[in-house]
Amino acid sequence: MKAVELEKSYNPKDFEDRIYADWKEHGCFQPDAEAPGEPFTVVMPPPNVTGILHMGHALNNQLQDTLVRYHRMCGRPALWVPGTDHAGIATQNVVERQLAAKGLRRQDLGREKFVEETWKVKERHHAIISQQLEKIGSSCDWTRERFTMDEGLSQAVRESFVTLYERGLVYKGNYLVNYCTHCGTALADDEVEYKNLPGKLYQVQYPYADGSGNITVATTRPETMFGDVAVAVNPADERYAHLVGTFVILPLANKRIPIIADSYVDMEFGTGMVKITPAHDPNDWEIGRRHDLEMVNILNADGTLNDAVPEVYRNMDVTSARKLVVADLVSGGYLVGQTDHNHDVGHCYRCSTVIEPYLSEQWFVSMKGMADKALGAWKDGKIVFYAKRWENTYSHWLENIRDWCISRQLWWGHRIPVWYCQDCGQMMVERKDPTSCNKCGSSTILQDTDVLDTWFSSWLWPFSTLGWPESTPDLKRFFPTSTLVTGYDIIFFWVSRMIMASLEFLGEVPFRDIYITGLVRDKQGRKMSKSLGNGIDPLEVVDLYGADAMKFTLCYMAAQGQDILIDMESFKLGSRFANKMWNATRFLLMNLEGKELVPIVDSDLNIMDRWMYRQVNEAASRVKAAIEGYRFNDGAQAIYDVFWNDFCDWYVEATKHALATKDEAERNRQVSVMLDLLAELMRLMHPFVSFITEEIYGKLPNTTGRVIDAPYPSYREERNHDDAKAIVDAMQELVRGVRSLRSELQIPNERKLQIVFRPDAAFVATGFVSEHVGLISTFVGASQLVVDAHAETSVAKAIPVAGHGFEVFVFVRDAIDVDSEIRKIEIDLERNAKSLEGTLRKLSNEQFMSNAKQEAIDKERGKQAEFEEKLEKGRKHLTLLRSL
RNA sequence: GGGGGGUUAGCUCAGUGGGAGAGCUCCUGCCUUACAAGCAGGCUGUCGUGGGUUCAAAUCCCUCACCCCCCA
Repeated sequence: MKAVELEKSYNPKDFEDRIYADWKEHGCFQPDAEAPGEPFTVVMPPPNVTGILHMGHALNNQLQDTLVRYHRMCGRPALWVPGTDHAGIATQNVVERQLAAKGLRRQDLGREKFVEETWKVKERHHAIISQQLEKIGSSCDWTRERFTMDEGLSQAVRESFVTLYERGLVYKGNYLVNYCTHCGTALADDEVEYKNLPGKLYQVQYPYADGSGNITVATTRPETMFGDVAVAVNPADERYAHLVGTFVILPLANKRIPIIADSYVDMEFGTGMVKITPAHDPNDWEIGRRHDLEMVNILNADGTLNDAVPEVYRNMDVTSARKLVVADLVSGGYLVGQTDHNHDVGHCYRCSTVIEPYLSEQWFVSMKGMADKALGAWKDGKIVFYAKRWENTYSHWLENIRDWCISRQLWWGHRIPVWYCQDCGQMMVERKDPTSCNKCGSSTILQDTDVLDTWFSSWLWPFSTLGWPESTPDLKRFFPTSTLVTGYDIIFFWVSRMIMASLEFLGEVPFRDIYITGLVRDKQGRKMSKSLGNGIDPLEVVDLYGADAMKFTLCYMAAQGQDILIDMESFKLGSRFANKMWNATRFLLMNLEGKELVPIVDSDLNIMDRWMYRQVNEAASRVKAAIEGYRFNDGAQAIYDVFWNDFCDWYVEATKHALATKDEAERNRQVSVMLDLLAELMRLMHPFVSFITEEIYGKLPNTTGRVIDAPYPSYREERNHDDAKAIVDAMQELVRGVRSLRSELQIPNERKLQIVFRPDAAFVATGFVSEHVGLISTFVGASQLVVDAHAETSVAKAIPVAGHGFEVFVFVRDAIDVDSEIRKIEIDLERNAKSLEGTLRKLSNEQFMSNAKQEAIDKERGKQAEFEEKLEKGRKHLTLLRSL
């Protein structure tokens, strides 16, 4: 063979893009649907098409990538469906901002033109997000990519809406909803974020209608008083019982409203009297319904006050109106007090504008029945959350479900498939656009102007992306999907609803395993956000360290159920690891010159080979357990350990020695084994560090094809060479003992040591050490290594090192301070004596002996022998040193 | 008000019943030609507090403290 020259330093930019393009071009991400075996399917949580990939996406997609690559290599047809959603509000906001820069409003363009414009923006942004996913190495099947507003998915949305309507689960009604005046649309309950903010509690006097005095009500929102239709007291409140049924006058508006009794009122809060504004407060709305009160809406859709308020306040926004109302109440003598008061204020989750409860005609989905089924599926064990505790979040939300407001007053999205006849008023809910009224035949029909909530299309994602409502081959083959990987912030929005939709429309759960990722935070534990400027751009990480560095680091840090705290520096971990892989490979490949690849014969393997195979074997079983149990950090740790600590630190070092042999056949054998191990390690590590493993795999002379579709290493009983492990463990203890002594005594590496090694009769590695004197000498830096079971070494010249089953004598008399050596041994003796004492205490404890597992007892006995041996050797060495 | 999570080495975090771990940092010595993005060796812990269960607790149960999140 020829030596293969690798670049001197690891530079991921040299190959990452090239490799991704190669995978994509050769269809490596496309599953063979015809292949046997249970498919492994993942649908990517669709990022907002106008969004930018952030660290959370990078984490989420990396974990999916690890899963998919692992299962693909295990031989299952693995499908990962990518895609984006149209993000109704967010995208519309983006386009409106662009228009605003030109001094335009969307109304200036008109609906059709505006939507056209939005599609253009979508196309531009879409390229960005796909490119980012490619940069981080996501092995998703781009040929199956979907968008929530493409034709097929729009059909799915239409089908689901009409079906639910037919089942009586979609209805229209005039209700109090959460309304964002900035976005100009209604929102669902869970799209409102509550923030506790400082405010004022105003005490306002309302005069009795008969002029006999005043009552005092407390309110945080005085400007809504124009919508007041009553004042309520608790029926049990004796202070006010006599007032129920009388009337007061609304100041500034000069309107007569009744005093009513309702048990909702908290007698302890404020004065125990509450103004009732049914059209602007959810609790008041309930009271209004109970008492059949009028609903007075005082707002326009843009958040300004409407004609229901006195003229001076009209067209003012809420904040200005509040100021003026307070001023007017003061000057009118109605305001008798104001105190600081913190309260929870709802904000729009998209734009942070204060939410107004707003009475309007909207479409809703009736949720109770679907929620019960979704709860049932969980109780029956058909879905499992990782980590388990998220099941509480899931069940709690479903148990307290409220109907879902799905209409949005936007232009960008799926238009509600409902038409109204302008002549007879007939309402039609249709799968296909009608051209005339199905009742009176009039062709003057108008479609509902609202669009549907984006989540109303996302909740179909696991099956709409596979072709539903058509019964496509993909749907039959790949649904239900295997695993969903997502963040806990959308368990309500998305996860629960997908389960409900799937049960409703297909009668089965959309996925069995739900892995909830942690949130990516900065080192101070703060959420990464644009406003804090503490975010880390995944592309910047890729640029600085390479995609593999990011991929590995994220896996390494992804402990189940834990948030991830990182900064830019964190990615050095992965970067160093990738660099280590690169350089180890570089070394091995530069040694190929003049060697031949020969078949590997198991019986020819030496102890180090057998040990290394065993370690890789063990790692394979660790990784399997880790990935299948969604413990990504364990998997990353396993490959890190085996590659760095075993392969590089010991096996490759031993190989250096082995390759120096003059025996050509042995050299060829050694190189072949080494390459075999390296190739297997690349396969093992591929799901965590995909690019570099592919690059290296392609350069190995003993491999064909790509690592991405190579078989994944699995645990093999016949490679469980525990005998080799015992020997190498013992050898390592011996080597570490000498190295430690050298280091403590500050003996420079150049100075080669004279060493006598004295094994006990039962020492497991005696043969190995005897046969590999050269190798061990290299490990410890010895000029002479004598193995002598009966050595009577004069310590006048040597320092003894005690190990488990052996002693080593290092001839460095001149380099030591006898007193300090004595002290060290004394400290050691003390520690061992203490350990022995603890062990003996256990072994002499009857209850321990009768209750403990046999395993635990055996272990204690082993410890006893070990401590006694060390004590004995230590004492002997102490005596020798003291005799000097 | 309800629920969940966290508290382990200087930092970030693994570890769920039997001798306290990793990465980074720090200290010491090394450019031993694959890698100084490295090698070798080392220091560091009342496993938040107080109790309980157990032969045995970082691990299970309870109390308290502090921090974080979700829901109402």
